[in-house]
Amino acid sequence: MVGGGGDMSQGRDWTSSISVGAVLDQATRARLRSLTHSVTAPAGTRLFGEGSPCQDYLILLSGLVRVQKVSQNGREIVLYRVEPGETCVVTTACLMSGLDYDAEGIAETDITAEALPMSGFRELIAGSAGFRDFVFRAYGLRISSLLMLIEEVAFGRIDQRLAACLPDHVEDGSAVNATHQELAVELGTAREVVSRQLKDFERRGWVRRGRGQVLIVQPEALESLTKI
Amino acid sequence: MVGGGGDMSQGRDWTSSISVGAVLDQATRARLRSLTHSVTAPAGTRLFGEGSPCQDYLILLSGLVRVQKVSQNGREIVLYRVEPGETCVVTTACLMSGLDYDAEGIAETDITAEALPMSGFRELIAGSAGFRDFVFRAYGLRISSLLMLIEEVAFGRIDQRLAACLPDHVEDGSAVNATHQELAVELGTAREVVSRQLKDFERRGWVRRGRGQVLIVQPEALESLTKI
DNA sequence: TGGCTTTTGTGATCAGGTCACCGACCGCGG
DNA sequence: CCGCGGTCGGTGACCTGATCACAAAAGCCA
Repeated sequence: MVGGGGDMSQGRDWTSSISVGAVLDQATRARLRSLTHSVTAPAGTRLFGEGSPCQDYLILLSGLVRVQKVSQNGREIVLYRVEPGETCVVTTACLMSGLDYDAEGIAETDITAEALPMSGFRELIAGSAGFRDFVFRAYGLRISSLLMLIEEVAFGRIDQRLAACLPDHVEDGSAVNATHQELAVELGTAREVVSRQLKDFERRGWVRRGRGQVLIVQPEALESLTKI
Repeated sequence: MVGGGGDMSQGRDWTSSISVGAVLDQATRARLRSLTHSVTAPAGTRLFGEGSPCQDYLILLSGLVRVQKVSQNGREIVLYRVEPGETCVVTTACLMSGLDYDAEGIAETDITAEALPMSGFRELIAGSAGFRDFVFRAYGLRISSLLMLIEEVAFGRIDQRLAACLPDHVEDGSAVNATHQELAVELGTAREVVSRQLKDFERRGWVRRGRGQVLIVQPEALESLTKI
């Protein structure tokens, strides 16, 4: 990866590498760069959560952030993931509404991000139509994904949800490197349920199981299960 | 399906009656009035849903709108309600994200609202800090409520959820005028489940049941159930 | 190798959702 | 007043999924 153009005094121009930059004019991009400061964190870092709200509007440049909720009785569910070019809508939403909902955000990989303080956020929203579009589009996408999650949790079958989830976590070719517990958190269910479903999948020849790993043998079988 | 009338040269100033007006200066309020047109609909009207998306930013002035999702297998769940002074965030979110998620919106009472076309919405967002605050606050509150719904559906016990739901639907003193089916939709569960839970509540002396009605006898018992 | 932790397996039991069907209640026309 | 059709609620049987308790494997490291 080679950075190009822009403000070289601060390293490469990050606004050129992600979607928010594409919709902004040069002046706004420069202003955005001057208002933000870069943030990095190693994999595993807990970025926010449990009464330590994030005070900035974060734009993720590289890496992956998992946002999840832990219930009183210890069960967990992944709410969504933030990918490069995206923002963590929920934290800013909570900031702006006054309520604070404590989900926790965890860096799944090493990450780099740009942090835009609330004051700068307000300035750009006021001054740039492109930035407004970016922000509203982000809100819209996130709300859509949360609604789909509600539908899945309320009405979905666990075997179909697991079958749909596995291909999303393939790492090289056909291997899913995750423990049953981690897959359970992904779906908001219990570890035993995942173990039993996977055993059933193996019995049907759809997957093979190893410690901390699931090999997908018949991806088309998993896919067809989700279409019943 | 929906009646409405154009300019607001006569009638009282609706922007003075709800929270959005309170944060806007006089010029913006005037502009808002000139950009919107009023809309009315009788109770029971299906305002949007199933591939008939609402194209405007709707601000509800009076009445109550229920937004719900119907699953393939016929079960339903109430996502949220829009109260006077609020807006239906989801429809606009979907408009702006390009995705369309078909929830349906139903007027639970006769309603009056003001419809602001997308072009006017963009103009006000660009020009008014107060309007921006109103919009972002609305987003934030709705996202918070959706997150809480996810948590409830994923981890909540049905008896606790029903006990918490009943007091929210009291009409005069202690009567909840709703069928078991309606209560089931409220929680995203099945009618039989509600029937059995209510029977159990009655056995404990917490409620009495009648056709299409539940009388709350010991509200404090219901409330304490939610705190276990 | 032996102990330790982490991961997975499994039976028992409970909560909740699905299905089938029936009976009670309501409004309404005769 | 009766009967009739439609809505609403009750209930047993059965299935899925969650919880609990505990055991067996698999890796880790001294």
